[in-house]
Amino acid sequence: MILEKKKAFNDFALSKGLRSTRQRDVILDVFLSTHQHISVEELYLKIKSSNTGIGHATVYRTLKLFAESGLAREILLHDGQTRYEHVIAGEHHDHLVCTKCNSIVEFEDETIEKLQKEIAARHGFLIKSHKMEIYGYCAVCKQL
Amino acid sequence: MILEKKKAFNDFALSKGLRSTRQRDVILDVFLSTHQHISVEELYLKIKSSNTGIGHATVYRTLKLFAESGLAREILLHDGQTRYEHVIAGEHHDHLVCTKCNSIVEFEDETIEKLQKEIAARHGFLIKSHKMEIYGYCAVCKQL
DNA sequence: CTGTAAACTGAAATTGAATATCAAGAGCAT
DNA sequence: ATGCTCTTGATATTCAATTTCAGTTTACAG
Repeated sequence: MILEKKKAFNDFALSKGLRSTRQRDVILDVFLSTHQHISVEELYLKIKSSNTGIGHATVYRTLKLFAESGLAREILLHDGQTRYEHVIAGEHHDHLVCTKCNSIVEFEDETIEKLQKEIAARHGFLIKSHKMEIYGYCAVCKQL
Repeated sequence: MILEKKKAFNDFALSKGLRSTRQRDVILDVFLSTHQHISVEELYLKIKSSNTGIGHATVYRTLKLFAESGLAREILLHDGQTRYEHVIAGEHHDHLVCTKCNSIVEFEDETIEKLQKEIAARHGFLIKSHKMEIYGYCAVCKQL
């Protein structure tokens, strides 16, 4: 699974004439080892802590590449930090975002997906992707 | 309709102990006169062009107030500019966004709303708002 | 193996949106 | 009007993200 993703990114790199570098390997490894929704800063700190001496700009640049390659997806919350999540082929999940603690719970709902298709069909619309985010307070924060 | 919105904002202001000022009136007028998804900068320029001498900071502050009052909603696209859209009372619409011509069709679906509530309940989550965007090609563009 | 052209990196500078500061000004109750 | 508090706006500041650019590394042809 991780190997597949590495291969997928290598293929992308090849097709774009990009070169294979130590930095990209490290960043890809760290990204793949993380869980959902990591911010660039978090990833940068994770990498920094392993003393690989990779710069800020490179992390930003490389994550943009991951997004472009289809490996990752940019997500924008309302805290001014861009986050990246893993794109899992053939799977789509949506988000419950807590606006107090910024935690994110993922969910998937077949029926909603089906309704989306119906709505799109009704408008002659061809779906490429979609995004659904529910904002509010998570189970913990709503009690505070 | 516009008058109702003004009244709604005044009520909100009153309940929060906010004062009625020339600047807020102007910004509200301009905001209400715009169509969907205006960025703060665009709104600021619109206001500036009418020589009312309202500052940058005030526009930002006031739009945040509008959002807080329920009059407007913050939306984040991927261009680093925060935009605001109109919130229409008792209506929630989602978006079909055409990635070719950038047209936006709005829709509403009761069943999806209901499913969202169920999912939230299942996670002990308290919904404050939500956002759903379906990306793809509109009826016109998909034929090109 | 080289040599070389092009891509890559990273420290530092820069950009740009958004917010904070704070003195001057304005709304509002009495 | 008086006084209290909210509001404003020029400016400074913050902070994520991008650009710059000189030095480095990669890929590849010869």
